[in-house]
Amino acid sequence: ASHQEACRSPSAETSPPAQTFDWMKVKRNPPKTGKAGEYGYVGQPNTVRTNFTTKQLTELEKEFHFNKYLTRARRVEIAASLQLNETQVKIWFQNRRMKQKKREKEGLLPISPATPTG
Amino acid sequence: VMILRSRFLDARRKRRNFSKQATEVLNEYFYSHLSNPYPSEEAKEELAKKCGITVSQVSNWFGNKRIRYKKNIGKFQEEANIYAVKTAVSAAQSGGDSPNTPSSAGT
DNA sequence: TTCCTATGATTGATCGGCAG
DNA sequence: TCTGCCGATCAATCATAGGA
Repeated sequence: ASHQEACRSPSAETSPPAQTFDWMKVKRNPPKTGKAGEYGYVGQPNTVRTNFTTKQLTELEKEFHFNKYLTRARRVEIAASLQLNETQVKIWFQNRRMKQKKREKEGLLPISPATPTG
Repeated sequence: VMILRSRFLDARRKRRNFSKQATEVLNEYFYSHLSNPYPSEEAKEELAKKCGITVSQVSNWFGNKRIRYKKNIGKFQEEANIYAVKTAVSAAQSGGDSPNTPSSAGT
């Protein structure tokens, strides 16, 4: 504990940092990935992001290759099949599409792996 | 099998730190826009070119920087002061470009 | 080599805006 | 009004790089 950084800067005008702007206060609401439904809704959802299993990811990717967009019906099937919420499946496809887009965009340039010492 | 961390061997397994100069450029932008360190797509492209990295890498850098900065502001005070002085000197000498005007970057 | 911190990349999920 | 998608971002974590 304790992290009181003393403001050892006598010159007030030359110390712009240390300020707290709005973006520093931004707080995301905790994921509502609660697996409610089992045998009773648990008021405390997983405050942590779900760790998809290899099996789930494999199935999702397989489906993704089949079609980038899911219909409501298909979504329900997959969710049930993989034991995920419809929202999770929906979001996964959402992110997958964005990922695909990004990869294609970058794939156009022969980018170097890195730039050692400039 | 227990910890399937393998994750199909992601790209992150092989990573190189950015050059000292690239980090310098990124930090200069970050601290000179500390009130709103969210470069526009255009600004990202420019930074990417200057740093010799991709736009995605620029985005990653800012994403990581923002999160890590706000999670421990104290740890970055020294760094913040260093760059604050830099921009201050730069502004004093040039007196032209204002380091605090990310807006109006549109076409 | 080992331990610890710094840092780039990945990704499930959230936020705001737009369209149907 | 409500739902899905996009684009950007958050936040936690992974795996490596670098230093003592």
